Amino acid sequence: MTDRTPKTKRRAPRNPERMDIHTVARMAKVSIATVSRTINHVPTVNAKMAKRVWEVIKELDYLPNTQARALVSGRSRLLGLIISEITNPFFPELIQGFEDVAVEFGYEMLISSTNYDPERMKSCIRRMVERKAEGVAVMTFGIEEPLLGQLAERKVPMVFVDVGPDAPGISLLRVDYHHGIRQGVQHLAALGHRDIAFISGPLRLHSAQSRLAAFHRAVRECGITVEAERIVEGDHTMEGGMAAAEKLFTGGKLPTAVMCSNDVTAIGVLQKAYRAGLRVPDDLSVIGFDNIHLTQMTTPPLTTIQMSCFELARAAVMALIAQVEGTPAPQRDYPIETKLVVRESTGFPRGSILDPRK
Amino acid sequence: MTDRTPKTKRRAPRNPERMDIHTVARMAKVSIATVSRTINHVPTVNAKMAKRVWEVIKELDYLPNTQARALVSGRSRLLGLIISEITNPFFPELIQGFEDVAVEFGYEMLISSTNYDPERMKSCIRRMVERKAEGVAVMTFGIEEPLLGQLAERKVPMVFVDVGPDAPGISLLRVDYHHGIRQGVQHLAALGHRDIAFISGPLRLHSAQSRLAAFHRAVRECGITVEAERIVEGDHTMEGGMAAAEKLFTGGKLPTAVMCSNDVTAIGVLQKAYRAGLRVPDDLSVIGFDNIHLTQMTTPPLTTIQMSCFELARAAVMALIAQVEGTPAPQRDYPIETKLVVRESTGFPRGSILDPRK
DNA sequence: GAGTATCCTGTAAACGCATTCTTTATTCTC
DNA sequence: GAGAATAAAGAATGCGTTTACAGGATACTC
Repeated sequence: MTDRTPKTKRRAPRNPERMDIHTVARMAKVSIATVSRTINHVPTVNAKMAKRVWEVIKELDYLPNTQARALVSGRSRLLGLIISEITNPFFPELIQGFEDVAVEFGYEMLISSTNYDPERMKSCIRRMVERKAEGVAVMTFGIEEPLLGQLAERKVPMVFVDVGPDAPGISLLRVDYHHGIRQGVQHLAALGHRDIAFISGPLRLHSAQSRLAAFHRAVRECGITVEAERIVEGDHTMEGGMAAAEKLFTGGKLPTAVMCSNDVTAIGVLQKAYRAGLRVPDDLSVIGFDNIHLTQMTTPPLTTIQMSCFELARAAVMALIAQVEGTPAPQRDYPIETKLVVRESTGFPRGSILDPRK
Repeated sequence: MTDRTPKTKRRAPRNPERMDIHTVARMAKVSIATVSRTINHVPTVNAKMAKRVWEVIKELDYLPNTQARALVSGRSRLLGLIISEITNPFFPELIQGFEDVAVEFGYEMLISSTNYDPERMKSCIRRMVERKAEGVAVMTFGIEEPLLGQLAERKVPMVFVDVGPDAPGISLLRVDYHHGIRQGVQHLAALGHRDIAFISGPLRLHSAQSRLAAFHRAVRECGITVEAERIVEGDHTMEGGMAAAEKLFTGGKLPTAVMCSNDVTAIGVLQKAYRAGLRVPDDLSVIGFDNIHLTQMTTPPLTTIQMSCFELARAAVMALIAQVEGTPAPQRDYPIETKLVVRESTGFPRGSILDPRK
């Protein structure tokens, strides 16, 4: 029998260069278990040892390996955020809020935009699942239920805006569109407007429908009738706002006021009005929706309906964390308020008897 | 001796519910190694087996655990992106480009904003290191060298804009500010402007200094002298633009044109001009920098100097990938071009003999 | 047909950490 | 001071992968 190396030969055991929990343990003259316990603030570790361990950690500038932690603990501390389009200024503000709150609670944010493309949506979801996001906020303002199967199957908690599947682990941010939109319509009505147009978002999006419905209800409450051709479908982009305004401006009589399903659309309307030589608000009043930061800087500054991004983001994170950690008790619905912010894009309708300039 | 359970008692071996590589292996009647090789497209695996494995993977909707992969392979496939302020519209466009290119190359994006706060910057960096980002793009347009020590120590490749430490693994995106800015100044000079103001960015940012220097050089080349009080420091925000415009508008003679260090500043100037009753471009010409999407929608649409976000993002990702994968060979510098885009915010100076309306 | 080279597949060892179980040290009780 | 109770540290295991290595088939050579 020849002298052979054993079959279960070990490889070189461990790279001594590497800085990991073993290094810390060795330098602090404790076991890795103690280091782990120290880092995780397990109370049973002796104060003196903990101090020694922390000193070594600081000296080495040691940071635990997140992946290893996640692997063993089953917790990734990652929260997904899926949005439709990052270049729409509404979303950056939302992201900012989301990141702030997530970090505040010790979570990281994994963000992905779909650009309204179902393929991209699928890829977003796959990546969320792969990275083991513990919860996902789907802030696309639309319904992509069939695509979300992977997340649902794996029982990943989710938050939606307005509507979503009725299943455990799913929360909804319920935006009270009506309150703000009614305030807007009342504001216009009080100024004397009776011919008000509405540029909706893409009607396949549920939230766009909700906003339109809120508008219809609000005008009815104010005793105003709106002709069908005064409702134009936009797509929540500036270009869409311009196209919709184009439709409104050509042919027949101009409306005296336009409400828009979001601020970006309103910016498009402002642009189109500028090009058409219409003065805002003298010839046309414009109201937006969202109250993005930019609305303070348009010409003229935009009257709009505020839906607090920060509140929305905070509610989304809180809902997810509630589902993940179980405390505070998760709720199905999280209400979000809206309210009117009056700036300078609304005024008396042209030729109004109320107009003091008349 | 009592009959005791053995000391090295095993726990319940493995949760049978879980869907992992073992499940796939079992169902495909192969070993986990074969499954792993199949997934990673190792060519030595038999075609028939591979087919069987893929079928099981599809049937189970199995996705490998990224964390485990990262742990063992040492590759996180994560690219960090640090920006200063996500609510500045320049950055979302950058992010979009970054994500697109990163995903195209099979990487994920980890994004974080500093809000110009060194504390937040520190936390950003810590998180990048913890998550083992393989490369980090620092697109804050400033220098935070001391803060980046953790990344440098761990030899994480980095990309900066304009300037950065001269070390291996560090690449620079060299923006040719001068070309675009000279075009802008020449454009103004051709229109007859001789009194041109400049609103810079915060001068602690190197890129802001570069833009200012490019402006100085350009006006000199055009034989225009610029008084010191025509140079105002802004902060790359809309509010900063307004404040700077305020300074320019009060006291003495108005400049006939203003160049801004970025578009957002220019939007603030537009706003201030609107409030001051100045018409753009009749009373004042305004030029921005960046060519963000929004500039098409301002009143009037903004003449600006384009620095392609997408190009910037692409170059950043490519630089990082080159450093990580070694191919194509990493370079120190990646040039970025700028060029003038003429819209409607520039015109003849008030009372110019060139003005045909005169 | 024995010996050898060539393929593939399977086994088992890391990866870095959390956690459970075990062991050791310490304090307390009577 | 012996024994029990308590506290705290260490050893061992597993998390889900990748991958070096071993080893069984199969094909090829002379």
